[in-house]
Amino acid sequence: MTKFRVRFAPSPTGPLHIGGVRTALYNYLLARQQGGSFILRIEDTDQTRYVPGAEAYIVEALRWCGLELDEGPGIGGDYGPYRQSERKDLYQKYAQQLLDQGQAYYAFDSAADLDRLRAEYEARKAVFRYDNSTRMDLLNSLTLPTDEVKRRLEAGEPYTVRLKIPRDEEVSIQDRIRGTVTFKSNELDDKIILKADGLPTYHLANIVDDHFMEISHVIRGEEWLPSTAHHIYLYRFLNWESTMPQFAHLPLILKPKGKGKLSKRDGAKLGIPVFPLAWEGDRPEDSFAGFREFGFLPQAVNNFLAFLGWNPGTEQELFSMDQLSTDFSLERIGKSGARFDYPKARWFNQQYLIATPDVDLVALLRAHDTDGLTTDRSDAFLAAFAGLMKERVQVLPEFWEAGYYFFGPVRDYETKMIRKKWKPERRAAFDALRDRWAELEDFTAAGAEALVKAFMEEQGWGFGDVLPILRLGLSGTMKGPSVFAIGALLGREEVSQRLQLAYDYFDQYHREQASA
RNA sequence: GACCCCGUGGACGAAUGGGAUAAGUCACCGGCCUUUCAAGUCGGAGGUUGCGGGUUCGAGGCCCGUCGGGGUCGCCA
Repeated sequence: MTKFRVRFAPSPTGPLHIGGVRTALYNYLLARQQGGSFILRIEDTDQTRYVPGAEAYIVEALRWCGLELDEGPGIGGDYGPYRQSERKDLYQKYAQQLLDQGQAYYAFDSAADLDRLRAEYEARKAVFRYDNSTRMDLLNSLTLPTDEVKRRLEAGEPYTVRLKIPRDEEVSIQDRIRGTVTFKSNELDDKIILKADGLPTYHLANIVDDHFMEISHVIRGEEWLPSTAHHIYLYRFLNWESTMPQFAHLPLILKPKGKGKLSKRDGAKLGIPVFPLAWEGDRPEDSFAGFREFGFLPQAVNNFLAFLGWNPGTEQELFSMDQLSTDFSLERIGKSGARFDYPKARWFNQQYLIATPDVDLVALLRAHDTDGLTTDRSDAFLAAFAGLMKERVQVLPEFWEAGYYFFGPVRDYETKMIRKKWKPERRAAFDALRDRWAELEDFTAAGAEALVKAFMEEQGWGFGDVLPILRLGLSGTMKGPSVFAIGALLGREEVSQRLQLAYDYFDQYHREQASA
């Protein structure tokens, strides 16, 4: 049995789209499950679209997601080099073999010639295709006399090499997700396999690399399904068909709302992340925040992504990477497009925040602290804060939005609650309670609770008379953790000062209301 | 336009070689808990499986047609 080897083969043309991350994840999961290898191969054969920094971004994104590579650029392995730009000679050799075998031919048509043809066809509402029905009318080694071809080649005229697709055949792809998919060869165009710059196109490079890297399974996006027929021909002509990898074409990820596949524009438009990490483009509109910056945990992103096109067939939804790698299977990947459901992603993240120990949340909080709130706070304080707030937020930045009052004064009070609950004649009693709380020997949540209960009993008041006042006084809002816990974390001095300030404000507010 | 893929409640999706009242999750609504909010828990509303034929004792799973969505048709991947 051949070893299970899969590759993730992105093109370094910009930040990795979240769909690419999912493809990488699926490859990684299967590699781990099968005890195989997960390989990164950089497909940088298009020099015009090369973006500096993109490769580093890809590596960093995979690292953040915890998708550990077994082989790749900068990592090594026995099948390198892992950048296609460093394998140029290999491709030329096999293009030449196909030429020699008569299964490929030289084409001298310029890009401008072809553009013109396409425009002409389009004007007639037709689509031009360089294929077995048109190639005999074009400028190539099939139509030109042999010595003319030779002359052009020797004169160094630019040329491309095209795959000569046979006529009147049928090619079938055995797809692990879609079953048998059949194409008629007459519907296939003569794809360019070697460009005028001497570099291969995806099709050739991909087949040669997958062959020599002994890739056993090609798991990629559905957009590759139509060209897989060409790839079959390439394997066949190169006499590699018997060791050809198995194919699995993944369903696309669809927009959160409306029609079409998820695009990077959706990110900006809807204010949601569509990249794993932030990317700095040349222009502001080319720069994006990623899932990391939006405050997602990588485990949550993986779990969410795993379910975009796959499900275990059980009711379980929360999966660690270990569980995923044992339960994941090609058979359970769906065929229809998966909608990008952002609220669901947030839900996953909340589940992971709750499951993360408070002490482990501390570093994350510090990393997401853009206002310097945590600088002079101890780890213990932040851990306690995290514990109090984590089940009330879904993404990291919401810790600050919902719990800012742990780090500074209350910014505003819910006035309708003041109106409802504050009775100026009780000021003296509340002042007394404040003093007793500040002097409390057992300054804990439990201690405060005991104290307040005793106070209520003395006054003959209920919880509703006291708790809302204290809550409002300490946090300004009716939402949040237990008042006693808030007080315990804030500390004696802060509790005393805040309540003093709040009571004054409540009194003032009451007077304004009365005179208005 | 041609070819290919897909089509189950608002969203994700289970029912994986046709066989019993079409799971579950997210979102929504309500109860409980907390005299807060969330979390948790219990319950509710919401699909007859795009539509029309056909095969079958029986179809969401098969066949045909149709509509809708998507992908591809580059010297991009």
